[in-house]
Amino acid sequence: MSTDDIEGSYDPEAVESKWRGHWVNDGTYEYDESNTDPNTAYSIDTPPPTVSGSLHMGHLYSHIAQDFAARYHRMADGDAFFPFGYDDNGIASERLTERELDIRHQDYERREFQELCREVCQEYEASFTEEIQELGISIDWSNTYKTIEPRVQRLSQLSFLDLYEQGREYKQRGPAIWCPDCETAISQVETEDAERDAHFNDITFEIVDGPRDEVTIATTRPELIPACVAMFVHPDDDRTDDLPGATARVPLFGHEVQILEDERVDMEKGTGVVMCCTFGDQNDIEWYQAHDLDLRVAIDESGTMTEEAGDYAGMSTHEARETIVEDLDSAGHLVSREAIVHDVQVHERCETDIEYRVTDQWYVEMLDKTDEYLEAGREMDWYPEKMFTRYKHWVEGLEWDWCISRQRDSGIPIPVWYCESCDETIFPEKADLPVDPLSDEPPVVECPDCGHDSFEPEEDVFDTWATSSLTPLINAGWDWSEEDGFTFENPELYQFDLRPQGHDIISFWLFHTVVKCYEHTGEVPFESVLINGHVLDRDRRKMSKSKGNGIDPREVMDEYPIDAIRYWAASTSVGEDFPFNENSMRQGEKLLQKLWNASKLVDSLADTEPAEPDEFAAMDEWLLASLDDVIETVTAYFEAHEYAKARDELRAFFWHTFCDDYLEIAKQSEADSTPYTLRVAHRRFLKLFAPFVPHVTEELHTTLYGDDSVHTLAWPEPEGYESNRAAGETALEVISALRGYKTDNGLALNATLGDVAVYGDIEGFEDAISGVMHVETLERLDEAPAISTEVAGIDLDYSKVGPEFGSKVGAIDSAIETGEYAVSNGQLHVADEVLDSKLFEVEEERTFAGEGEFIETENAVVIVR
RNA sequence: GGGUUCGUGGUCUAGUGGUAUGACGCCUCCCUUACAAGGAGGAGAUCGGUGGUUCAAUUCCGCCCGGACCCA
Repeated sequence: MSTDDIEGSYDPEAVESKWRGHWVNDGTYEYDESNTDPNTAYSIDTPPPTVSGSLHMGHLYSHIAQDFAARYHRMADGDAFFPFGYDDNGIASERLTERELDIRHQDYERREFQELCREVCQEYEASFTEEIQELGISIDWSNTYKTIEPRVQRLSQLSFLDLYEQGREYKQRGPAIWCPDCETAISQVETEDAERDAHFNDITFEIVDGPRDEVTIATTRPELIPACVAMFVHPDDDRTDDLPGATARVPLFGHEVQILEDERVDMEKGTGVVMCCTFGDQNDIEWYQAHDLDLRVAIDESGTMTEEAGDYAGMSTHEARETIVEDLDSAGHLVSREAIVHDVQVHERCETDIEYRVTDQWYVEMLDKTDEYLEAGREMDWYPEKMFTRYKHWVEGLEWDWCISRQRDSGIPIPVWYCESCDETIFPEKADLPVDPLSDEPPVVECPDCGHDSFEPEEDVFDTWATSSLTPLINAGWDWSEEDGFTFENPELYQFDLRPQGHDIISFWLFHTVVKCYEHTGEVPFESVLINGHVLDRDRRKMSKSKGNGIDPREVMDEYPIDAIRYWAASTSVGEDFPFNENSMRQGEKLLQKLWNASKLVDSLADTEPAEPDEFAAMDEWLLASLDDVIETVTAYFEAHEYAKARDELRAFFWHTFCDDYLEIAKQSEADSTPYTLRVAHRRFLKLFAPFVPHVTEELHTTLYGDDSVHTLAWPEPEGYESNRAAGETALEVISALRGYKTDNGLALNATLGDVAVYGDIEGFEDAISGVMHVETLERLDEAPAISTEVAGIDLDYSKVGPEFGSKVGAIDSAIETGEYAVSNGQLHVADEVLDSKLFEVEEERTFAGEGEFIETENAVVIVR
């Protein structure tokens, strides 16, 4: 056992950089793979960060929050499984690669581009890893994965086959949301709103053989006119009741379209006549399906006008929009043009306006089982509980099945081939996974359906979420074999005890994970969900690139000790957004110094391993008993993920009770039990603080108490110390009163007081009081000292008076206010009412006529002579 | 536009049907041999606004204002 001294002041930079390396190299946080007991293995399914850039404040905060849970449970439960992954197979990392290398994926062969993605991601992953390690996150670095690695590819493809075999997947040709820049289908959750400058164009269509010569429509997207396949009016609209059945001619393009009725037309807006194009918006899709309309595709996969657009073919949608408007104007079809600002749907990764295209895509069926998925969500414990509402609303509002195919390069291949003759879908053998249909041969030489012998490989890859929704299966080692079917390598981990998740992505990441794992295992993957809020800027504003109010974690990490940043990260109540707050970090910094200095004092006052005394001095036992209470409270807070409360409770007791009160007493104590108490309390404090400030506690613990990491020791439990707590509290009140006396009288706190008398229950604590306050003689009074008391006021117990006297309380109050009351025989006579003694307390003002200064505390009277 | 949620001293925050917690900052005093990045005191809040329920509302309900998130 080491008994090195600690000296000087705390140097966080040196200590933190020392330990961050140690923990990684020594495998301090490695999960014990031989563990098979789910009760002693706290398992956390960490959502792998998307590799799309550098560490931001959200990463910093959410990882620290997870780490509080991991560190506490590692100590309390015995072991923690705390893995780490990188989500690097999706559009986000492809866009990162394009941005970083200033290239376009279209210009490369698929394999070539994939290589570039791997290289770029690797650099980002390396620096990300370093920063996460720098934050002291207690990840098991021997348990890491990338969502693009072969093992995960196999697992994703297994998941695909399993869901297909269960009848939960289908391929369908239909309108899908499309990003013309990324040139892929995307799912609804990948879109967001963005403001755009645009124009409302009022355009006239000629009526062929109809009740009038022309009709006018308003559109923001004139480039879709070549894709117009019908026009609609509302059946209840008097302005347009002559139009249904008529035929209109599309200006510039000349093709004729029917005018139809549909209740989805908004009568409130515009002219009451709208055009339906394939496709301008979701309404167009519904009309296309409901009225069995033609398909006219005027925009291709890259956002370029097609042959359907005639003279405008080859133009971008933007060019076509301007040119068509000019031509409509010269042809006399443009009635008016008004500039507006409106919201459009864009792809969240590249902010490109989305289109709708009819394509073949793979879907996971979900709409038929929303009730079950809602129930699955209900089975998890939500921290905070209210966040379940978000999940609920999302599930209840689902409108689309989940499109999981993407027309991209760098994802995991969808493992199917199609018969060139009959289009039969050919699946690989599970044992052969992972496969890449583009380079691997199908498992059959001829089509089982038609006997044809050539096959077309599927070129599409999976949506990122199709893989990142499998992290519990990745972490627990899910796999398939001929003999055993689907199994887990570490079944004790599943269900996972905890899933941390940001509140903004409950609806897709968490939801998709629950759905997938539930379908594969029949079990909800998580016992509890910990939702973290967002880090806001100093003024409680959301950080955003456009506002330029982002905070660079690098700068914060360079300026403050990591432990101080972690202290700040513990300021939030679970699920709430919270602001970046440097005050809180400074407070954290002070706590580190305080821990260091207090440890220095403890070390100088006590041997490292003092013998347990037979008898305790009252104050020593009181301290340990109070610490028992604090342990109980703090543990409950940790269990409930109430980190701010745990931190504040612990800090207040350590700082004020232990340092300000107890240590001062201990300095003067001659009792044998004091060194023992100091050491027991000190070791326990280090453990209790360890989840919050792991570096300083590790440094202190290893320096003073030996080589074992404090982070793998058992969490403290109450030892059951007995103490007259009330007497201890009263003793501290007396000490506080004497301190005040010295302050008021300009005396140094270590000045000697000659003669002090105390009336109050301080039995056993006399030595502590006279020791710390340097009192020469301390006298305990059996009776209240000679004082006169006067009634100064009445303190009503409203919780009792209210229900009993109801509306008379006002009169009672004002009578007391003006002094119109009397107390006799313990009863209060006021406003013609008589109040029983239980309903009020008499505030007394005492005067002391004797010699010396008279001080009253809540439970004692102190006289200094 | 709809839903969820938050709004407490200058700043951040706890909390509750009975008059509000702590921290930072501010003011006064003290270099007491762990710590002046410390200690002892003090000032500072009509609990976003407005109606209602109640003997009593910061707390419950309605509306409004402001922020955030989700969904249109």
